[in-house]
Amino acid sequence: MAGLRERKKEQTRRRIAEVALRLFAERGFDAVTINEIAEAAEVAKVTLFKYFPTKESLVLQGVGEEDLAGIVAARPPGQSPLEALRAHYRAFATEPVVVAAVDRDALITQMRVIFDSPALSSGANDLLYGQRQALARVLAEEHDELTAALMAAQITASVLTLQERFFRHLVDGASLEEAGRHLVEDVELAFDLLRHGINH
Amino acid sequence: MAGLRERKKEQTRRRIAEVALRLFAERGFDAVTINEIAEAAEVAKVTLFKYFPTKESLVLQGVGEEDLAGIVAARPPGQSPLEALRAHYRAFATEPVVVAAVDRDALITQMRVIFDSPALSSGANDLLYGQRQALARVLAEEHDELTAALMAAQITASVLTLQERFFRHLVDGASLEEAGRHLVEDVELAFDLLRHGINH
DNA sequence: TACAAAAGCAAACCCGGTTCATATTACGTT
DNA sequence: AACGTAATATGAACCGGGTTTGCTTTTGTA
Repeated sequence: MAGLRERKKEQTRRRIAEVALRLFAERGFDAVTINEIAEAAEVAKVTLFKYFPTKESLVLQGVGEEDLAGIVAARPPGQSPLEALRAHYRAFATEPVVVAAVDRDALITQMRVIFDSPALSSGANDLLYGQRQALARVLAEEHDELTAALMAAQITASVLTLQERFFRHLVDGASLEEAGRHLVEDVELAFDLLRHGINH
Repeated sequence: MAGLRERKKEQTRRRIAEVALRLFAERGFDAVTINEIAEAAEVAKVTLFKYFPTKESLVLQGVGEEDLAGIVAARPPGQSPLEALRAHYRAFATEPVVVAAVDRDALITQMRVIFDSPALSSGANDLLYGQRQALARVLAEEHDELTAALMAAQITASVLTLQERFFRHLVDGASLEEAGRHLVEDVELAFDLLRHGINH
């Protein structure tokens, strides 16, 4: 049951995030102060920090939450880790369910804000760091440690590159459909490169 | 000619860095305050920040200064980018000239401090970000943009993994020679993987 | 109705980093 | 050797992100 308490909390949380995103989009991440956001969202500063641990998290929440290690761990028997990941991104590219459900403008605004701020880009980068280690741990079950670490590093780096290109298309004005079509091709290229190596 | 002015500057700079590294090693990066460092190094806070732009830079200076893009751009004709980079790291691993010149204990302490602090690890990570883009730009001369970006991402991620393992060996107590021997093998494995891909 | 838990809040505080106006120091010139 | 200038050093005040503390309000429950 969704009690009044929980509804209100969710509501407050969303209000803060929306206000923050709007202000960031208007004036840039660095030029907006936490106090301004709190004031505009009509909460105390300390309350804001109870919902969002850092200024960055106001924008980065929900970004890079994919569980690469989980995808590999849950793959059907007989499928290689790389095939499992390729299948996952293929599916994501051709049928971006999650994306379509969210407000498109908000998503694009979010991407633009992230791209425009080095602090946020770097923060988004960090989020993949944990994924990489988790993925390396899963891959270490069937490879030696160094190979697993290298594979994980290459895979996460490639995924990050794909994300960046997808978002860049959006930021540069492409529609969600156009960006999705690009992504479909890009995924295949990326995984082919991972699979067959750099010298063809 | 090295005037008194320049000598004093260099001296102050080194004193600050040494004091900072010692305090960080003793009590951890986060637990040491900029004011403490300034006080212990007998300079004003504002002076410290004239030498080092951020707290992180007190430890990260000199880390990740390799110029991947430059190595590729300067390679002899007929050599592939990957071969050029492999040759560079092979040479570095078998004959760590730079490393041998520096105080070993200080280097190892530095690595330990970096590894023990998420903020510093993430900062070291960021330093490779610029390298990656520069490398992608160079590679884009002979590949399409996506391929160049993916190659650069995979290469820098692999290099970072190699660095991490090298440093981890040192931090775990291996001698410089032992760590170097490991590195020699690791370099070959890493570049073979890059060259031939993940599925053999 | 009473009450404990959850949520919110204002104010003071800590720390990294910057600004500013003032002092000190090294260097080239006469 | 004395002097003027530019580089460097400094203390103090300030800013913004984030935390701590102690208190009030709100909400679910008995």
